[in-house]
Amino acid sequence: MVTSQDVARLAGVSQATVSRVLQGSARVSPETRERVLSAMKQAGYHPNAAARAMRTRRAGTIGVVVADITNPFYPQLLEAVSDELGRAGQRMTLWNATGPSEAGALEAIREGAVDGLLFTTVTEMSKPLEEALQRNEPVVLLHRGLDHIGCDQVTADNVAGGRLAARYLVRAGHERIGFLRGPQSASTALHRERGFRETLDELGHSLAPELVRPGDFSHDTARAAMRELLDRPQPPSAVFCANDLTALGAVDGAISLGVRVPEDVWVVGYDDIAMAAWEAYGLTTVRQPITDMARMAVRMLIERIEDRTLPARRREFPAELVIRRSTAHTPAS
Amino acid sequence: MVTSQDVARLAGVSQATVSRVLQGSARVSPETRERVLSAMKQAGYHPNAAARAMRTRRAGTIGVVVADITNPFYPQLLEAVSDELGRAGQRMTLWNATGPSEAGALEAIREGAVDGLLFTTVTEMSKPLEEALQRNEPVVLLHRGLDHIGCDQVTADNVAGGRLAARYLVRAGHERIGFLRGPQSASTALHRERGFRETLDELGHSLAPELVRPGDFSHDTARAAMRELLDRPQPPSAVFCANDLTALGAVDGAISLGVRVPEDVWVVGYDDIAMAAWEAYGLTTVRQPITDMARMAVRMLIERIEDRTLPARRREFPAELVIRRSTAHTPAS
DNA sequence: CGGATGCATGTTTACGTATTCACGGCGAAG
DNA sequence: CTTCGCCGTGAATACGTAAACATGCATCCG
Repeated sequence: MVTSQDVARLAGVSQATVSRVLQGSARVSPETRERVLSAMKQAGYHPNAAARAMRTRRAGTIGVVVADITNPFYPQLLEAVSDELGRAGQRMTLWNATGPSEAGALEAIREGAVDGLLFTTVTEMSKPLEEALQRNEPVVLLHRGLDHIGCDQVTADNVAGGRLAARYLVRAGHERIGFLRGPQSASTALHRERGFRETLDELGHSLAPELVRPGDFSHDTARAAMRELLDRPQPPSAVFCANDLTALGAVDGAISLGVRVPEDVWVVGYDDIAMAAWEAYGLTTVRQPITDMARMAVRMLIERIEDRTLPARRREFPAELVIRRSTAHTPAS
Repeated sequence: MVTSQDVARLAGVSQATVSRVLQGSARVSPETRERVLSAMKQAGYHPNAAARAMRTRRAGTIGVVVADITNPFYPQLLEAVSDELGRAGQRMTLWNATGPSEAGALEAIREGAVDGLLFTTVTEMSKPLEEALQRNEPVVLLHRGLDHIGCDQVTADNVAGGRLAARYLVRAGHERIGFLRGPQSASTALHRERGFRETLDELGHSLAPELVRPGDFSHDTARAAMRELLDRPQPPSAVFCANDLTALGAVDGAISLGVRVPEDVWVVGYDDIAMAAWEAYGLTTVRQPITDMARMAVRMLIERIEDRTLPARRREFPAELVIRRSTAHTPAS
């Protein structure tokens, strides 16, 4: 391994001078700087990350936790996060946490392997997370949030999104409205459901319990649930789904029974992932500005890493209804 | 920060003994070990990753490079990679490299920020990659490979997969066969095309140049290309696509023109991503064992990190045709 | 003309861990 | 009873970098 010491010898200067050149800032004469730079190139020098991390107490890496990377929502989020981190010169360590195993990520921040953490899928307030916040570790919650907690959070207005969906379906004249829920541990699922239910209530079209099915944000569960709903003597004429993956599963469930979307049943999703726009689904959905949210979260995290004394901030992004073929403005049955 | 020194003081032993307990192996009396362990717990000690990395010359992290994380193929790959790395107690740093920007990853391995690299999307032999191999850095190529290069590689038999598709379409009686290509820099695209062409030639059904369209493994490009093909006076009766994402785009292109799949045109993809099995597409495709390949690649990489003198190994996994609705056995037009 | 100021650079140290070397005590073997 | 060896532990060191502190030389001002 080539060290700054080697470079120093080669350039005929001290190791400190090499370090100064590396940092760019310190005052080094132009000639010396040039000599050091060419020595670095000649020797094929690359600063050792571990030594630098030990000295600066910065890993140059931030950790990101997602719940299920095969849910297309997360790759879209990750792409934006990755871009923004790249721009900031930070590396990204990823955890694909099945269940509450954020433990690995929280361990990593304690060890100093990452400088901060971006949680996209917090559910409940776990003990390790609580401890991390008490120690004032840099943590930002993205997408899903937690109430009653002093922690940076970037979310979308999921209650408003649920309201949009409800108002849209009621105004279109639907009487029998179904709902495929998300996991009750996810704030997104809860808020969307709350907004949806509240608005239905306000408009006098409360959800019939038998048209509500539990779910876990997975395609397969949603598909099965949709088939159950459609198999009922009085199936719903429209179904709102807690996220797009659920909606895609619902559409597939309908197709599997020969039920047509939107002619026989409308389907509305949530998130507006790329696939929602694809012809095979043409999914009406509530969009949240994934990319903007991701960027904001990364910036907040980096700010917090640099200054841990900042007060906890919350940013909420607006939701927007995107109408497509799955609720084409043909008369609903 | 709590250091091993602090723990040592608390337990009334030397720092060396704490380190010995940490390593588990060294000889420490049971009583001392117990005392140290409880001191660690009491003090809330977590070993510092940077110091450990500096001392052991191991980061405990491996790097993974993908080309486009929003292509659903890669999340599936990443899920398996992540699981296997978790099992090995390694963290995963991810690069979503647009274009040939594997540079960041190769820089990271030089700096010692990662112990090894898993490339899922090499294209050509870049200068930095060549240098890394010359320095004998632990690198494994997964999914895409490179010929004439002494480097661990885990691929599927893409030539055989292309053959499977060709034989299947010809036997089904198709005369006008189209092909949506992948980027010519990807070995997977080249090999699939080679197998496909060779077998068509052997069976006397060579590809008509006007039914071949370039592509880049993206949905949008494929959709546009499919629309071009279908707009021709003599459209193809079947189209083979260089990967599943391309095939989904092709199906959507067909739908957008009111062309039915499979009644009017058959579509065959490659990879067998999860979405291929969803009802809206029901895509016939050539499966490669993504999960097995990912596991194998991770194991190979870890072995190589532990012993850089191993000879370069290549593993090739078989391909398998999966028939679904997009080529239902109804007479093709 | 002398002391002070500032700049470029060298010397030294600290970061936290793993490991080598050193040491004391105790048991076994002669 | 002596000696040798082993076992448990402590002391010391090295890993590579960044930065605080030190030094020497030139310049400037009184």
